[in-house]
Amino acid sequence: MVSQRNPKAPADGSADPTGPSRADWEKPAPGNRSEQAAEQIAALAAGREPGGRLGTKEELRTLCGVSVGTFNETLRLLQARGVVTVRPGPGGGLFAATPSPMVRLGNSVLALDSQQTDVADAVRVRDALDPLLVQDALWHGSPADFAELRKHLAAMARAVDSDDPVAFVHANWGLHARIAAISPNTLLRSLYESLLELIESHTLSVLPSGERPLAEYIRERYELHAALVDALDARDKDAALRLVAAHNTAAERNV
Amino acid sequence: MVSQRNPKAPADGSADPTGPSRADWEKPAPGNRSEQAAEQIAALAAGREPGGRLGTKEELRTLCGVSVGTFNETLRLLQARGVVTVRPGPGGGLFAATPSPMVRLGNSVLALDSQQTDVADAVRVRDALDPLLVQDALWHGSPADFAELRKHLAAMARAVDSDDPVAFVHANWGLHARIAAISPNTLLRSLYESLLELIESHTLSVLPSGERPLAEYIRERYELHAALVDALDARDKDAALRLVAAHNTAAERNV
DNA sequence: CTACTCAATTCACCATGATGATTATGAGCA
DNA sequence: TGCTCATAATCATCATGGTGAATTGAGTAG
Repeated sequence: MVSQRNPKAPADGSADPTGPSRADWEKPAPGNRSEQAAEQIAALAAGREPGGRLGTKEELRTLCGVSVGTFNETLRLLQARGVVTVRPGPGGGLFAATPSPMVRLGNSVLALDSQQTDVADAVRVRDALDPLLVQDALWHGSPADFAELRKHLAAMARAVDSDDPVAFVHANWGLHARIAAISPNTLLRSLYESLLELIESHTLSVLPSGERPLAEYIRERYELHAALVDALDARDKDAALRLVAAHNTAAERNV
Repeated sequence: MVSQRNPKAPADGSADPTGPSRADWEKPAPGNRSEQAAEQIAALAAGREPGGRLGTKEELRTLCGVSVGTFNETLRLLQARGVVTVRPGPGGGLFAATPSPMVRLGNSVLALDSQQTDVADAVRVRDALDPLLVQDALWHGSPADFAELRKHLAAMARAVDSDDPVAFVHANWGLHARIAAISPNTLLRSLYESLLELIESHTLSVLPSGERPLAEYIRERYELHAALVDALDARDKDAALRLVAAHNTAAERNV
C-alpha cells in the first residue's frame, strides 16, 4: 500500500527544471505519491515570483508523472499550505503563491519532528514566554480566574501530600495552562500550550533524578507556585516576575 | 468552479453522529468539498480515543456524500494534519490519531489569521525570544558569523547616511535574521523568523510616527545595534543582554 | 469608449473499472 | 504452543469519460 510503483520516478534531473542541486532533493522522500508530487511543485513555486504562472494542471501532472486523481490530492495539499493558487480559463492553471508569515510558521513547525526537537530547547522558549503570560495574567486576570488557579494549586497540594509526582506534574501543567488561558494574545497562547504539551510528552519519562529527594523537590515547587498565584492575586507585578524568574532558574525546571 | 453542487449537503444532523451541537458546525464552511469532508471526519475523530476506529473509507465517504476521488483528497489533508491514520486489511480503515504537540502547534498556527494577529502581540513574543537568540549567538557564534553581522550593520549605516528608512528596516531585519540563524535551536529559529516576517509585513506601513525626527531615530537604532554586535563579537554577555533589553524597551521598537 | 455576448480554455467534481500492495485473521501443521 | 501460509479485507494508485462552473479575451452593438 505504501509501494513505490513508479517506474518513471521523477528523480530524473532532466524532468526538473530547477535542477538536482536543490537542497529539497536531499530531503527524505515523503511517504506517498501525492506528497512527493507536492514537494516537486513546491520546489517549482519556490523558484517563481509570487503570482508567477507554473503551468496547467495537465502539464504539471505529466511532469510529476502521477495520475489525475493523485495530482488532485497534491493540489489540495499545496492549496492548504498556501503554496499555489489555481484558476480556470485561458492562461489559467497553477500560480505560485507566497504563504502569509503565519502560514509559513505553521508549515515550518509542521515540518519539525517533535521526536527530534530537543525538549531543553522547548523549555527555553517556554521559559522566555512565561513572563509575558504573567504580565497578561496581572492585567487581564479576574478574581474568577485566580480562583481557578487555586483549584489547580489544591490539586498540586494533594499530590504533594500523597507523594505522587505524576499527579503533581499533571496538576502543575493544569496550573500553567490555566494561567496561559488568561492571556488574550492568541499567538502567545497557541505557542505556549503546544510547548507545554511537547514538554509534558517528554517529562513523565524524565522526572527529576535522585539529586534531591523527590518529595522535597515537589514541595518546594508547590510552594513556589503558590507564592506565584498569591502574587498574581495581589497584582504584585514585581513579586510575580521575580517568582517566575525563580521558577525558571531552578536546577530542575520542567515543572 | 467553486460551485456548491451538493444536493445532499451533510448539514443534515441525522448524518452526523456527534450531533448538531458541535461548535465545529458554527465555523464558516471551507471553500471546497474535500475540505468540507475533512472537517466532518476531523469532528468524528475528535470524539474518539486516539487509535479508535472510525470506519472504512467507503463507509465514511458515503457519510460525507462525496466521490471517491474527492474523499481521497480529504484523506490526504487529514493525514498531513495528523488527524487520522489509515490501515488496510480486515478491521482496517480510518483510525483517530492524536497529532503530536508539534503538529498541533503547526495546525493551530495555521488556523491563526495573520491579518487578525495583532502585530503588537507578535512583537512581544519576538522580544521575549531575543535574549535567547543573543545567548545562543554568544555561545555558538563564529568569527565568520560576526563578520556577516557587520555586513548587515554596514547596510544599516548606508541607510542611515542616505536617510532611507525603508532600506534601514530591511537591513535591520537582515541583521536580526542573521543573528537568529546562528542558533541551533530549530524551534526557536522557526518561531523567530516567522515572527520577523509577520512584523515586517506590517511595519513598512507603520513606520515610526513624527514623535521624533526619523533620521535621528534610525541613527540611534543603528548605534544600538552596532553596540550589540560589538558585545556579541566581544562575547560580553552582560552587555549583550543589557543592550537587547534596551533594544526591546525603546518607545518604538519594531526595528 | 463602454458594456455585453460568446467561444475557448481550464478547472472541480463526479462515476466506473482495474491492478497490485498491505494487513489481519484463521486454519493447518510440526 | 508457535509458526507458516492462504484468504479475505482494505487501501493506494492508475486510467478513462463525463458534466457543469469559472475565467479570459475577442468581437459586436450602442
